[in-house]
Amino acid sequence: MARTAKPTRERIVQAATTLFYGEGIRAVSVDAVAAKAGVTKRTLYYHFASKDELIAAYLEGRDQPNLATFRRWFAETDGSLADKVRGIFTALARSARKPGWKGCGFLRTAAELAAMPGHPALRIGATHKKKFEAWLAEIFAGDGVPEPDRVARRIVLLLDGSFAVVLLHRDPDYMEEAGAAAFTLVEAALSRRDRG
Amino acid sequence: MARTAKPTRERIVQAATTLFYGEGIRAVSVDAVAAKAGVTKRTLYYHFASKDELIAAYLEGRDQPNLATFRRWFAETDGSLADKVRGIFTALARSARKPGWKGCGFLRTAAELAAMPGHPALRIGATHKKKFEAWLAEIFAGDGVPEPDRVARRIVLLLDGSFAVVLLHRDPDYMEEAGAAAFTLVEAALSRRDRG
DNA sequence: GTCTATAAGCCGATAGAC
DNA sequence: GTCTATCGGCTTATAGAC
Repeated sequence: MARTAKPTRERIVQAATTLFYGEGIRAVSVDAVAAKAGVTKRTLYYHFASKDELIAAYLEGRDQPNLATFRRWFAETDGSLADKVRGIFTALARSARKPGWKGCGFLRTAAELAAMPGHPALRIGATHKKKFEAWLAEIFAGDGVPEPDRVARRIVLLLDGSFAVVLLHRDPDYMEEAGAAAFTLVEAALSRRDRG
Repeated sequence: MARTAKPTRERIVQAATTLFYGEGIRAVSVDAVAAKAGVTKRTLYYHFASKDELIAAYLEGRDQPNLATFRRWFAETDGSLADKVRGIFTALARSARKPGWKGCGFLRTAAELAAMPGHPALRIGATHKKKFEAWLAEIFAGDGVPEPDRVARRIVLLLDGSFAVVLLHRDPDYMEEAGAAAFTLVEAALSRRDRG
């Protein structure tokens, strides 16, 4: 078993991810993370200087997997560019209907740490969202969409809006509506491209 | 002085509002609320059975004032219907540039209490947002906008999206972009009305 | 690098006096 | 209805052993 066991640090981050996302950052103690990871607090504090560093590591660990999921949802949807963008929202709505869903970890962390603007975890979250926005803008630019940055930014607003609203109402239909709005937005931009 | 002093309960809610919005719900202790209100904890627990009830009272107290602010921003903007809707976003961006701004208290509470779906404060928050959506839909219906409910819902997604995104990036320009998207959305709906 | 043990203080909530 | 005083438990973080 020890042969396949993950490094201690990784196990701690994994435990933090489950607990912080599931219960909230301030609701989860360092004790609880250490217990779930199967290590003592002394070991946890050997790998992380503070709880704040642990929070940052939690979000850092979600950066690439989350981006990969969005890219996959886009790639796996057939049809036009507008269809593929809407596909992201449809897949997100499907995931939001699953029991454990509790919104976007990056946005929820920003909400919890709103009083700590310089917190390392917030910088990681902001960078993550910027990467997503830039990825969308690149796709739009590659397809000759006019004002690709503005279109990408509007998609982001609809996406993060649906995260926030669905977390409050627990009604993923809002994501379908956001997807429909995103579809219209991309279609309109493409028709501007083709007209002139 | 005692002549003009507010009732104790009101002073407690006011202190809770300042602290919960400013620091976050879990970051603020009942002790801190009692101290800011100038009462003892025993008195606070005479008026509220638990911290959860106090959180609910905080959001309940923001319901009408917040709705009134949005209505005022809409009413005070000159121009077409689309202009007036965009005016809401412009005013929100202006408020987001002020130092104490920390996003939407309802959405931040939903993010903090995501693991407690039945919490009374979340029901109050959901009702508040539904009222705002219904208010918009009524205006659109009154102006003969086609599918007023869907248009209202898309405006809500853009508005709450801008709350979430601006809290993370601390860049109110996202609100201006959301306002521009909302403007386009309303204009397009009106042109559908006038064509057919 | 991981363990046991504990510091020093804050948490929500309550008891009893008046 | 408001006060003083305090409960038992939980908080982040650290000390010293190996």
